[in-house]
Amino acid sequence: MLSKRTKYGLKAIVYIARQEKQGPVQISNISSSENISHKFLESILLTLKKAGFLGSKKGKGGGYYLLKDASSIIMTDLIRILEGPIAMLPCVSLNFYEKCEDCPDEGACSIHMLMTEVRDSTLKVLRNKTLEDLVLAGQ
Amino acid sequence: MLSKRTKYGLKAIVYIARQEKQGPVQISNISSSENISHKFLESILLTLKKAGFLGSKKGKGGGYYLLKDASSIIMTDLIRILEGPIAMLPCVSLNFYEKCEDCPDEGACSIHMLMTEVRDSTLKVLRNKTLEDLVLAGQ
DNA sequence: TATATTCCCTACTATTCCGATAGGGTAATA
DNA sequence: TATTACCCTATCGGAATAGTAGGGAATATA
Repeated sequence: MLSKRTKYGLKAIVYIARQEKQGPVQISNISSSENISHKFLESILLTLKKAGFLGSKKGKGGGYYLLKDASSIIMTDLIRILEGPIAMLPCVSLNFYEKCEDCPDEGACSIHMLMTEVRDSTLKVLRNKTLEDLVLAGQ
Repeated sequence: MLSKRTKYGLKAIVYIARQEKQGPVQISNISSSENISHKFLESILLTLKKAGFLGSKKGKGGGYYLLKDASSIIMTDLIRILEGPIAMLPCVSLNFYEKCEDCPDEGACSIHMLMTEVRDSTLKVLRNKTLEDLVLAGQ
């Protein structure tokens, strides 16, 4: 299950991508339009900023905007920043790998094999989706 | 991410499926072979019993055994009992659906669409895997 | 320059869930 | 009847979630 943090983050960046032609998008606009707690959203957008997806402008007329083109922002990258691992088990994660303490031989573990398959099918979907796809989808 | 409960449950039932030709399989055997806390495993196996996957026999020589053929136990069913929803968001779950509080129109939500695709690709993998497949895979 | 706006940062908290433990009860078998 | 092994309830520490609080700093406009 994705955390609300991730869900909110995705909704927010889609919102920004849709609105940013009219200049930087303010937290308050996103939070009221998407029904997200203002303060909570603040910390999420900060994460996306530090990760290099968003830029920001302070002061009146400020707000957030995309640093890259929406078509070059891949969903796997967003989810990994917001949520962490995509895999269902740490031992099959590509970017957040952790060895199972209980499992002596990963190569012989049938659960490991199954979850590797699941991971690959998930990645197949998420790698082929960009922010632009989401922007266009919801219209 | 799957909980340890789910991972342990899957490992345990695979173990039982492999060993049960020699009669019921005891918790202690599973817990020592698979490095799972004995008491924790107890409660997991109870769940699988109540769900109708396992039967049990008390007393000396007792233990757990499969109630159905391994080839008729589908991974989606096991995971839904052990973990709950397979989907990444409650609003795209088939068996554990919950409406998003923040989302006015599910049909127009691009996150919803994306996660539906992910769910479907995951189900495609898990629906085609039986316990028997796992038993054979790890040999 | 004053002021309102808006993002930036740190710290704290309430709640829930997870993984595990404790301790006894009950049924079956030898 | 003693032992084995499952059955059931209760509890608990720690981590993670989902926020909340409160002020600080930069910027734009008047």
